[in-house]
Amino acid sequence: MLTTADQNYIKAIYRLQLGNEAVSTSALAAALGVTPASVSGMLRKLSRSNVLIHQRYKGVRLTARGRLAALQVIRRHRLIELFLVEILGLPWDSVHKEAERLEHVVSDEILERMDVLLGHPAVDPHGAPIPSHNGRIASHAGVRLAELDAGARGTVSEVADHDPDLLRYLSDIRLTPGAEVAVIDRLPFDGTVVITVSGRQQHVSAGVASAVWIETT
Amino acid sequence: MLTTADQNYIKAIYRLQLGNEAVSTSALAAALGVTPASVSGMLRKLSRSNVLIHQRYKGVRLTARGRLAALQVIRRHRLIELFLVEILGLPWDSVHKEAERLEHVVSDEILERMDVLLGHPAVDPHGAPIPSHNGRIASHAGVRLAELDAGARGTVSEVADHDPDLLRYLSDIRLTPGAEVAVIDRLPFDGTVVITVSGRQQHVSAGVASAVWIETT
DNA sequence: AAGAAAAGTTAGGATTGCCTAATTTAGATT
DNA sequence: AATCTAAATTAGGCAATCCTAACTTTTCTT
Repeated sequence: MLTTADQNYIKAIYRLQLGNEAVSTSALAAALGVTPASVSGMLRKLSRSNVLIHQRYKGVRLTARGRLAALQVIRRHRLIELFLVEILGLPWDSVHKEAERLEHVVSDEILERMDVLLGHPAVDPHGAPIPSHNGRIASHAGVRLAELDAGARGTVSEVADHDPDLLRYLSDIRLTPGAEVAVIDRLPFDGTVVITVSGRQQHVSAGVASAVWIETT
Repeated sequence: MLTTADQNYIKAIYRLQLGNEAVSTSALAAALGVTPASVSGMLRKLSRSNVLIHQRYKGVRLTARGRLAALQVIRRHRLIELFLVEILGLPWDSVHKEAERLEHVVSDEILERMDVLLGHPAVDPHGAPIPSHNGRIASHAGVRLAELDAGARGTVSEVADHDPDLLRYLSDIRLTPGAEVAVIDRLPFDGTVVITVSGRQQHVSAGVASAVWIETT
């Protein structure tokens, strides 16, 4: 069985691996908040359970089994987040941290009930797609707001979920999944994007704009 | 902070201590499914955090702090059980085990939402009282069905929660919290109790009858 | 291509919570 | 009071997961 630590390593590798390049020890260490030495040790252990392949000094890659395990943890995480927002009414900026703990402890039976109660939802509160039971996941077709030029318009499809302050700010300015956005201008020197969202004009810093994905229309 | 193991030890001591006598190392070991040697070690550690007082060779007692901690864990456990039954629709015989894991991981915020959503309930699905936030708990006035004589009548107030098979059986025969029961007879040789519950006459073994508490009317 | 810098690994330790085996203490028996 | 037994404790280990410090390999610079 995979421990909580195992699941967190696999999930982090999955996220860093998008595109199938090998993930470096230091990138993984940074993502998990541990030292590279700890990562080296865990990778040796995890490669024994066939969820990943580690080539010394060359990085890690998940196996098919590891990828499935990662997607199952992500499914749990996202269903739990949505459940906490929709059923328990928790604020969307706090559910990421909660789900981070619960995802390792909720049984399949509970997860299944949540899925049914929520009507087999496709996305979590931040717009991220929820993988299916067997590891299928919709590839989202969005572009970062930071990369759009003046004149572009579209719908917010997803926002970065980790930073509560950022999420509260995004709610404040109505820049949440589903919102219609039009790009008025992009300031060349610092990347600030000027947009219209729900009838109001806003200036959005480059940092914020790169945490918001838009599906252009 | 108290770890999961800490919480389980404190909860077990609380349960074994009802009446305030000291709890023996071996009783605790049996309740927790570990060896007495492990208990000795943990007690030394726990006494350092002022939740209990351990007198070597004489047993343990919770301090006021320990008692509060125990009641808070029990509150979590029972609220979670009820939530799983009422909101997620899990069968009442499976929620004990689930709550046993979740009680250590659910945040105070989530617990508070569950409490509100359930309307500040007084008892869990097995009829056990839910302690308040600050450790107050209703003392239940029930008597074991096994101790009642012919002619007694009353309402099921609580049933033992740990054995799923027993719980399924109790549902089958409608002997669940709230049910009206009349004792027809008690067989002297093996303690079998003959009762009427929801219009039907049933024979209930002594073992089962001592897992059911009745509030006589 | 040599040497320096960066990245990665190994070695050795700490902590938590469990185990078995050996020893000590408390309490009962004679 | 001496002895026996049952209960409890200590000693010494193990597995997981983290750490720091030392060492090795790779990569970059010149």
